[in-house]
Amino acid sequence: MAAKRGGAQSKRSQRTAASPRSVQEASREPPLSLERIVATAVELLDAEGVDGLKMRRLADRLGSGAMSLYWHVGNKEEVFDLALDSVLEYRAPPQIIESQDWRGEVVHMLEDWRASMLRHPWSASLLPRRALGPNILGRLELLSKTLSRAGVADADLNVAIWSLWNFVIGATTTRASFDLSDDDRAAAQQRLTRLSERYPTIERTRLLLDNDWDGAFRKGLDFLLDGLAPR
Amino acid sequence: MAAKRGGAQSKRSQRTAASPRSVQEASREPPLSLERIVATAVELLDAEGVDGLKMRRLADRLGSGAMSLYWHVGNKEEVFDLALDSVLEYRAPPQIIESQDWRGEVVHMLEDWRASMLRHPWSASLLPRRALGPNILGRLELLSKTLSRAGVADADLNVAIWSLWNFVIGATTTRASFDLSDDDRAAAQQRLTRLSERYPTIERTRLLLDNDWDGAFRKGLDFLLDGLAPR
DNA sequence: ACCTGAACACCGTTCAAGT
DNA sequence: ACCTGAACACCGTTCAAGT
Repeated sequence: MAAKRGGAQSKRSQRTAASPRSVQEASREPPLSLERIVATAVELLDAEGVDGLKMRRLADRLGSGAMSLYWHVGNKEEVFDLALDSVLEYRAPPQIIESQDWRGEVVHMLEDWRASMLRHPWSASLLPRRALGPNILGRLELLSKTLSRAGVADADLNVAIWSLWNFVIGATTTRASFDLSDDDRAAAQQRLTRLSERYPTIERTRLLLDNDWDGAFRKGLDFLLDGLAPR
Repeated sequence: MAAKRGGAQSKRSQRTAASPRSVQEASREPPLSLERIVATAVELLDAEGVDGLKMRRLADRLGSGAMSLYWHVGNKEEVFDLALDSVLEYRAPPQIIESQDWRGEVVHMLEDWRASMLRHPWSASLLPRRALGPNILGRLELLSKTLSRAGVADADLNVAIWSLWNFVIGATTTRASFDLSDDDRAAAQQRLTRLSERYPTIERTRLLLDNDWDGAFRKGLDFLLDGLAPR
């Protein structure tokens, strides 16, 4: 807002709440760019969730006017698309590439995929409504190549890929949606025990209290891989 | 709007569809109720998608003032929660209940689950952000009971349940998000073939063109079940 | 080429009332 | 108990301009 007059601005004019960036910082922002917009959108999403991403708020963080964004970006949907894909970049560990252990590679790729999404919980809730960006396609390509090299016939490849993809997406989605606030969790827990007569089995196995998400993911993935390619 | 004056109204009063509802039609609505609100919300979601559900629009369809909804419902989020769970009701075929074929039962339950969600494509995109309603819990309970009766040890039960759940949620999410408009599909297809050098494997297996979603689901589920409980 | 404020259309929800 | 319109706060985006 103030901006405009370039000179030496004093202080306190920004103050973005949860993550304050002081005026001094804001007054000397680098110029707007798509990269900066996307990176800041990810920050904002991390901090405030899907509903927290507002164009005006994003512009604030960037130290620009709200409308400036629209020169770089078509609309808000595009910001979502770009933010989602940017979070799914895959940096393959070089040494693994030539490994013979295809199963280990696959497990590593999928655990990394899941971890990337859990680092940004909003990504799971965004995925269902978004198009495939280059990073997602890149992951699918790498997964396909690995399975193909491992000897899976082309005819079975698509089923295998989709099964693994489904598993990862489902696991991430579920994990993220169970990551409730403490209040929500307490409420849900209470409601469930209150209804334990209606759901005796899942109550007995403590399905909803089982916190070993990582272990469940790993074990389930092993089962799936056993089915896909029995060793 | 008009409403109020009670007299003897003639006929034709529903007509939901794509639809304008004329004043006359609207004037003889039954009174508001939570059931009617939820059912109409589902209709609206089916017709217009997640973004099409606006409180004012919903009220229009119900022939009531926009603010009347707030007596029955806390806020819009609650409408989403209720609509989602209402679509996931499970009517178990009674004859199957005593069957010995647990694997057949599980497959049936999961295919029904998937089918229910695909009938309302918005449900997949809503799921990640919603709490578990009674119908979802009911499905989880039934699934647990079936697997438990089939001999799966309690210690393995949670992994099995989550794996199957993940698979269904992932498959549904993916399927729904690939169900693009023709324009979108054409654009995506074009972009992919243009980039075929970067994604040779998934291009070769036609991963993104494979339209046999039902078959892939069934086969993938079989693989997963093979892994979970080898026959 | 890049950025801007004013203004518009729209939407969820509060409020003070009505019956 | 149930429903209502007016009004408010907020948000995405168009537009006509600025540099």
